[in-house]
Amino acid sequence: MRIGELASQAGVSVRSLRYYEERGLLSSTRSASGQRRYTDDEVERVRFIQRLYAAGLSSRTIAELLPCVDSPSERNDDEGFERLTQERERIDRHIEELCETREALDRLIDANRAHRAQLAGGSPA
Amino acid sequence: MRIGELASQAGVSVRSLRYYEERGLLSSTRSASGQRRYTDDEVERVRFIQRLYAAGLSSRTIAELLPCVDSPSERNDDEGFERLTQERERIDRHIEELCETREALDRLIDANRAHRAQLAGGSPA
DNA sequence: CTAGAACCTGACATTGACGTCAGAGGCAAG
DNA sequence: CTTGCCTCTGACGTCAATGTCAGGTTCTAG
Repeated sequence: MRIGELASQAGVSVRSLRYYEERGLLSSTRSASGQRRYTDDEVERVRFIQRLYAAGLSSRTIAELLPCVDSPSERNDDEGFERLTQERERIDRHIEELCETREALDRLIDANRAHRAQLAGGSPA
Repeated sequence: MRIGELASQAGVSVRSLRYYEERGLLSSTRSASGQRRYTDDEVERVRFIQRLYAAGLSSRTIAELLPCVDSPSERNDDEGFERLTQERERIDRHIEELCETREALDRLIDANRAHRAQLAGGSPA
């Protein structure tokens, strides 16, 4: 499949795919004329990359742990494995923090709702 | 308290505090000579702003919902309240996604650990 | 009074993941 | 063979939060 097809299937821009390749996150074979060709598997790979971006990882970090994804057995890639566990912990802490923030917002929402209800009740219609 | 003091208490840079003021997230009184003065309350406010930044809100969005924080009763600020609930939902979805990503990483970690254990067992010492 | 720290404004620099444009070539349909 | 869409490389633009620097004022300690 060509780059436009992969882009639409994975839901990213063509620009992003070229950027991923530049950053070493994605590889492609080239046709005789130099156009990138991808296998169906790459769709999932791109979605996974997107997922990692959404979790706050940088392209550099993603590049470091992808070998661990591609060949968990090849050689025991200590660097990648370290990164993998580090990022797992980071995400864990981030979730914790987000939950606290969500609670703070919930309290604010409740407080505001109470005041609004009061106003509505105080001067109806 | 002056800006340097607030910065160190809240754990942010002086530059950031000036930026927050510029963006309407923080206000200050000025001394006769024009230096910013803050009350103790501002420490908590700055920490809360940081929390919102960490949750992925932009300064613009934060500015839109802060009125709702400052005066939940004043006038029923529909704009701010809307923003508040929107961001609450966004954070909720983000947490969901992060949890899924964490699970994906856990599976990867397990797979890698298994392979590493195998290697260790297969050729010991 | 004076040195040095802290403050002021204003402006330019940075970083990352892209968007966008230019100029050129590739490919399927008519 | 042409039309039109897709692709290529390379380069510059963007945006947001913040770093950093310059040139000047203010405050504090001795």
